[in-house]
Amino acid sequence: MATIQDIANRANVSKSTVSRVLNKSSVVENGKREAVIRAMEALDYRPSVIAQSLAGGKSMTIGIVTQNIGSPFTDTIAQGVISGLAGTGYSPIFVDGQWQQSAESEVIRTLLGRNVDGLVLIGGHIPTEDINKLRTQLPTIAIARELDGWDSQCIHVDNEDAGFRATKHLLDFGHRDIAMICGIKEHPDASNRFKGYSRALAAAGIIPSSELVYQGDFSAQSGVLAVNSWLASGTHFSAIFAANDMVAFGARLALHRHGIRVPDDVSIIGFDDQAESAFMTPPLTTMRQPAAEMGAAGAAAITQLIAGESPELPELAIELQIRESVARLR
Amino acid sequence: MATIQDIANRANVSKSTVSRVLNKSSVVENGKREAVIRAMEALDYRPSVIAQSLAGGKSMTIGIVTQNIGSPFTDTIAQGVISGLAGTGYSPIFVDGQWQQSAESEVIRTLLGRNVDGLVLIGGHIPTEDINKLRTQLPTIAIARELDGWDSQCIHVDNEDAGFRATKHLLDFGHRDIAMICGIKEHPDASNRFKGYSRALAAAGIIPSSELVYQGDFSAQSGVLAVNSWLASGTHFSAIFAANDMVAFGARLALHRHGIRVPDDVSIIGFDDQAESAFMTPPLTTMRQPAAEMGAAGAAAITQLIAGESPELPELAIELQIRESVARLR
DNA sequence: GAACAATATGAAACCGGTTTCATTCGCCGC
DNA sequence: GCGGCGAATGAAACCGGTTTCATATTGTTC
Repeated sequence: MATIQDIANRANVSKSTVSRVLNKSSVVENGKREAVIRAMEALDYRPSVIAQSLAGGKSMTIGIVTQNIGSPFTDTIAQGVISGLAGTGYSPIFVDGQWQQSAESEVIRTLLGRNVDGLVLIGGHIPTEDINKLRTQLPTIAIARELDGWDSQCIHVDNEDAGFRATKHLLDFGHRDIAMICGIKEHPDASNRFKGYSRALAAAGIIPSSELVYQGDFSAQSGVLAVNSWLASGTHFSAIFAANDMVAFGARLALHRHGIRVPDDVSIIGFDDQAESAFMTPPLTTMRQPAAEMGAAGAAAITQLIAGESPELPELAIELQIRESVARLR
Repeated sequence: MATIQDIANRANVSKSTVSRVLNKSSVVENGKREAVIRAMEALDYRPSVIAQSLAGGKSMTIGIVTQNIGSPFTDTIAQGVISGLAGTGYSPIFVDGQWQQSAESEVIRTLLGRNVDGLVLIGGHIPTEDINKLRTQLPTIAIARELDGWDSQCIHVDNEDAGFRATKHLLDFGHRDIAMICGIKEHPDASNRFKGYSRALAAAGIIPSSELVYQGDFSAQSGVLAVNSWLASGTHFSAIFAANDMVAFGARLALHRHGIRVPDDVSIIGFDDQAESAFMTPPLTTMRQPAAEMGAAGAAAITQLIAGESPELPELAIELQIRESVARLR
C-alpha cells in the first residue's frame, strides 16, 4: 500500500503538503495540489485510518455495546445503527456486554484501548454508575434506556405510556379481565409497561388482580407458561397484554392448544411489532416500537455529539398497530 | 491514559523492556518484570490497540461484511460471530455491503484502510471475482456461501440436500402435489433448495409442474402472494415447501384467511428454524439451519487462519425439525 | 585468569500519519 | 529600494507502541 511519503515523493512535495491537501487544513498552491491529487490517484492511495488515529487522536470508530443479543428488538436497533453509520466515515465496532459479568472490566477496557470516538449503548443492564463514568470520558448515546438527567443523550420511548395505551385499547373494546404477562422483572422497559397497565386499569376503576399478572421473561416460552398456569388455576381473563411479541406468540400458541380462539374468545396485544407479528394467525395487534429508526437516530446523534454539536433527537413514538388479534368483548 | 513510557519511568527500565514483559517476547529478569507489572497495575495501564496496530501491522480487528441485514438467518450468524469473537482479543467491525453498489469501491476501501487482520463474509452477493481479489490480500472466511475451490474457508451447509430431504419428508407423508415457494432467484441457497426439491420429486417419479413453483423473494409477503395466486388459479396442492420460515409464515396466514387448515388440509415445511417458528400455530416443521453455530465456527476459523493454522471446520448439518405443520395426506 | 559465548537491556529506528515551528518567498507600502 | 508582513512550504517532533541492533553483564571453559 502506498504511504503518504510515496505520494510526497511522486509529487515532489513534502509529507506535510500532502497531509494538507488531504485534510484541506491549509491552503496549498494550485499546481502542487493537483500534482498531489494525481499522485494519489496514480498510486491508488488510501490513508491508513490506524495512523490517522494515532496521530490525530481520533479513531473514526464507534463502540456499540449490545447486551440482549438475540432479542429482535435490540437486534433491529443495532441494524439501524449500522446502516445509519454507513457512509459517515465512522465504523461501528461491536462489544457484547453480556460476555463479562462486570461491564467495567472488559468492555470498557477494549473500548478505551481502541480509542473509540464515541459510544452507543443499546438497552442492557450496565449499572448506571458505570455508564456515568463512561459518559465523562467519551461522547455517549444510550438507546432504549432512560437515564436520569441525560435526556439529550438518550433515545428512548415512553414505555409506561405505551403500556397504558395498550391496556386502554383493550378496555375500549370492553375487556375488564385483562391479564398481563410481564417481561424480565429488573428490566426498566418491562416494569414501565407494567406500570402503564396498572395505571390504565386503575383509571378505569378496575382493581388489578395479582392473579392476572404473570412474571415472565420476554421469552415465548414464558407466554405459554403464563397461559397454562391461568388455565390450570381456572383464572378468568378475556384479554392478554404481552410484554413483547415473542411472549404474545407463546401465549397465542398455548391458547390454540387449549382450543381457545383468538380473538373470538381471548384477545391478545403484543409489544414491539417485530417482522413476524404481521403474519401471526391472526395478525397481531401490537405496540410498534420504531426500533430501526431509534438505531438510525442513535447513529446520527453520536456523530453530532462527536462533532461538538448538541444532537437533535427526533420525536419517536410507540404507536398502536391495530391488526386482528383484539376483538370487542362479546 | 498511561503510556508505555510512563510505565518505563516508574519501573526504572526502558520502553523496550516494558514491551517485552507485555508480549513475553523475550526473557526479562525477574525483579524488573515484577517492577513493571506493579507499575502497570498502579497506573492502570492498558496498551493502545491503535499504536500496537501501527507498529505491529496487526489491528486485532476483523471486518464483518453483512449484506442481507434484516434477515433472521444472516443476523443470527452475525450474532454468532460477535459472541464467538468475544474474549479472543479481536474486535468485529461491521460493514454493510448493501450500502454501496460496488463491493469493490467502499467496503474494501474501509476494510483495507482499517488494516483489518481478517475478513468474514456473511452470505451476500458480492461478486466472486471481488472476493477472490480480497482473498489474496487477507485471510478470509465465507459463511453461508459456497465458493469454488475454497472449501477450507467456507462455512456452508448443503442446501441442495436439505431441499431434497424437506421434499422427501413431504413425500414420505404421502404428498404428491407439493408446491414450492422459492427465494430470491439469484441467491445460490434459494436455487439449491429448489434443485433439491426438483430432484426429490424426480426421484419419486413425479413430474414437477411449473404451476406449483412460485418465484418468491424470501419475504413473508411473497408467501401470501404465492398461496393467493395458486388459490385464484385453482391449482391443487396438498403441501408447501417454503424457501424459508418467513415465507412459511406468510403462506400459513394466507391459508388461514381462506379457511384452509394447517396441517389438516395443507402441510407446510419451512427452512431456517428461526426462533418464532416453534410458536407458529401450529408449530412449524422446518429445516433447521445452525446459524449461530455457523457464526461461531466462522469466528473460530478466522482466528485460526490469521494465526497461520489451517482452520478446522466443524461438521454442521441442516436438520429436519419435526413439529406439527406437516401431516400425513389423508 | 583470559578468551569467548550467552543473556539481559537500552538506544534508536520505524510504523504512517498530524501538527508545530521555522524558513523562504513574494508583495505591499513608505 | 528597503523593511515588514502574510502566505506557502518543508523539516522535525510527536502519537504509543514494536523491533532491530549494539552494548553491558554474566557465566563458562580450558
